[in-house]
Amino acid sequence: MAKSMHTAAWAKLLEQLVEMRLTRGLTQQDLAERIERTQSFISKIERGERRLDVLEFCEWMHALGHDPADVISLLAKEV
Amino acid sequence: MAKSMHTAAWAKLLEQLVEMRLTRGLTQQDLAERIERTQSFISKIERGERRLDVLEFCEWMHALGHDPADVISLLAKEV
DNA sequence: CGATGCATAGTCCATTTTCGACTATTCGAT
DNA sequence: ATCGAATAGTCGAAAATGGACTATGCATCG
Repeated sequence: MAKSMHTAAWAKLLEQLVEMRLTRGLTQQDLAERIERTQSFISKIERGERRLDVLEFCEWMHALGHDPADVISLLAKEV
Repeated sequence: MAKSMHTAAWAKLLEQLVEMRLTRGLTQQDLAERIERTQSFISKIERGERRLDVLEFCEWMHALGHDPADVISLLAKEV
């Protein structure tokens, strides 16, 4: 697990990921299909068992109809 | 290596990382100290041998005096 | 209640990645 | 040619990864 995980910032980020998905009314399976991964993968990311690299994050945001930059600045404010 | 690496988007990102560091007049060693990593680590990231997760990316940008969100939206335009 | 169905969590494990200490290379300056 | 700074690259042990598969949770229905 990366050094940067298990921090307050990550926790916030993960919370956001889940919330955004739910807001869109998507299941992990739905999202998985959109970004061409497995439900297992989504679950692991959302629970912080795996990490997201920058570009995966951007893909993820696009799949949820969000602008990655907006999300980043949003998170930055809270941390 | 991650699926998402070795793509045009990553190449752009990495180019940016290097350019930003040089613009600031920093060596890999300097940056390494700022983010508490080794020079080896910086080198590997910049050459795409390792990937950067979202939060590491943010730290990196802060160490270079940039707003992560700005950089993301900048990159998004080009890809 | 028991059964069925969906959403998510969690296991397993072969494979890939990661990290940093250390070494090699590159290159400009003298 | 030598020195020195900056970066690239090697190595190997340790950790992370991914996806197939299984388990659990939790409604809802007959």
